[in-house]
Amino acid sequence: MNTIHNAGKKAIGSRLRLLTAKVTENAAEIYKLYKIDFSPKWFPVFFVLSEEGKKTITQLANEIQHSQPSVTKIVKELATAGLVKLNLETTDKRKNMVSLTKKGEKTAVLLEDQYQDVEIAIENMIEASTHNIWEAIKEWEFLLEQKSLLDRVKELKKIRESKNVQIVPYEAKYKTVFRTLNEEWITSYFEMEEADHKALKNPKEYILDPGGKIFVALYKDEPLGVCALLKIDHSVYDFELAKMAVSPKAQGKNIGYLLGKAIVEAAKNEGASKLYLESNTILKPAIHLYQKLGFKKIIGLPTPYKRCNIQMELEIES
Amino acid sequence: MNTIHNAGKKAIGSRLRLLTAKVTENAAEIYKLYKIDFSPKWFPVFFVLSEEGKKTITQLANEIQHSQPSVTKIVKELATAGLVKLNLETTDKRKNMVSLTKKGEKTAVLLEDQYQDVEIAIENMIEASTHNIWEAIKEWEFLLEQKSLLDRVKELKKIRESKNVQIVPYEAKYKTVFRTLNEEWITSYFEMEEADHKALKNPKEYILDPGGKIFVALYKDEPLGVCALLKIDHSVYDFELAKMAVSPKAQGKNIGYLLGKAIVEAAKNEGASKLYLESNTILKPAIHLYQKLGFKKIIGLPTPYKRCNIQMELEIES
DNA sequence: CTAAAGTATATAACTAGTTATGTAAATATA
DNA sequence: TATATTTACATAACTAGTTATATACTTTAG
Repeated sequence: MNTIHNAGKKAIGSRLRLLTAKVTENAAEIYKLYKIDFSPKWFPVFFVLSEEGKKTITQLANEIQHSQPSVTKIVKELATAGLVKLNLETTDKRKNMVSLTKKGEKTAVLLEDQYQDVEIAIENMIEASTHNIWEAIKEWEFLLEQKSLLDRVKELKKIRESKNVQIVPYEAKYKTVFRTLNEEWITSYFEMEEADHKALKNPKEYILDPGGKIFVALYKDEPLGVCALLKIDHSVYDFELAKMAVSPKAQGKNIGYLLGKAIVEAAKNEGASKLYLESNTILKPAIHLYQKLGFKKIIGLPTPYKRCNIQMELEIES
Repeated sequence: MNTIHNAGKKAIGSRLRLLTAKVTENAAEIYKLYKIDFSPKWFPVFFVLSEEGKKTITQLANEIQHSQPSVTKIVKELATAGLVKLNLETTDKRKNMVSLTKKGEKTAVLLEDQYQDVEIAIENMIEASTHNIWEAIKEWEFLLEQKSLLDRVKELKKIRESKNVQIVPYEAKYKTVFRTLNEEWITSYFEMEEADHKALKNPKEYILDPGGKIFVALYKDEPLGVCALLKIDHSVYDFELAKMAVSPKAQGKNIGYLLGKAIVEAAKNEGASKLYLESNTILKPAIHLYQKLGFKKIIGLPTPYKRCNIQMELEIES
């Protein structure tokens, strides 16, 4: 019978929906009990108007956190029931100012007894429970305001998937992957340049032998990301981060960050105090990643790459 | 901005609705994040099927506490998406047996990571709060199962309204009320009889002077209910409860019960050990009230009233 | 064995919300 | 001051559920 009750907390959405439905259903009955011709869905709009006098449609929508069309509909129904009057004089003719009618105000008074009884009934239920649902709802509203459930799940996804990512040093068998992953992104945004061809065709000769490193990211044992640390001949920088490439199908798995971390660590082990890189501002996720790794923008160094329009450096703490 | 947040606990329905909407909205985004073509509303049905194999439409509806047409729709969508197969052979041709397809089972496996991340995200939120919403929801489900919110409110309404009801002894100024309230209900179900006319026209002579009592129920100072204690000449009974009448507009305010209690109390003060009454079984609320007061059905005493088809007595504890 | 009652499901119509869109009025900008 | 942009709202179309109802099949009772 109760498989769904064993579905665990991931089913909290379904559980909330069912509870909400039950409470709303009861609310409708309660209005009937008090012989007041009133629909539960009118409550938020009606309550705000009775507390605060007149309001425009949009103000009401913001206050009760419904969509504007929803409020438009509710106000229409309330007007038909004779509880509110609308189109009150405003200087701004777009606005539809709404307030309670005499009948509306009378209804508000009639509702007071009911409100009181319902309030007490709910308080009694809360008192009868060990976990306070009212406070819990308020806390969740706050927590979701701070960070959505989506963002929370995103973070956990990243952490979990990082565990499936292994950063390993370059081996000859990764030569093709190193070239194709880089070619993929370069050709989709720019054109391959002479320097690219050289380095990608002969990584050993152009990167490793001069004292550089290459790392490969394995996701569930499949090579889906690469990045190089180049030994460069420069007055300020000894090393450059370059040839970072992550397969589109592995996006969002934190692979770029893990590769970057590995490169920085390698540079540190080589005794570097600064790390240099070149990129292009249209590659927004990449720039964001570099910033996350601690790189800061610098200006005006010569570069062999046409596509480079931004240069960054990272001060390595030793 | 937040009038509605000051509306108090009576707005718990609205708050729950908003929270549910927010969570569901996030759920849809989360499925996208995991690149699984899946709608949140499919979850309960899909989950049950993946846990329990094959089920009929109705079995699914019961398990997930949706209506049967809702499940029919969801199953159709799942079938279109290729995740379930239906109309599996059963001996009973009315039944539509549903189970996951191979693709469905693969999807179930794919969903496992997501489920795990969501589960942890929610657990983290619960841990970050002082009031456990998950346990609170379960408690409310249980409490509402025990007694609906409607019933809880009903009880409180009765208690509150009892406080507005005052039971006072008969005075000459209540003569008209005593007659009209009784005439009202008698004529709407039966016909006035000779004994009625006498007692209602001359309550002093026919009821009070022989040693009886009349009580009047005032609701907010308005006389809306009456009841008489008749002194009778009988081998077993000395007193009879009679001429109980409550205005229809005062129904549900516990007035009948309060009048009855007052009459029983008066009989007790007069030293009565038993109290008698006559009624008719078509007056269901009245019979129910008498039972609530402790009266039990007895048989076969003579009566001057045609409309009497049931007789009851109450043993008064001294 | 047949008629009546009950069950399982599909379908239609409704409900309480949503997003998308068009229009008129107001405000900002060149 | 004319034009572009923004705002307020109504309306239409959609969504995820509901209740009501029709129909085919099964079970029960006579």
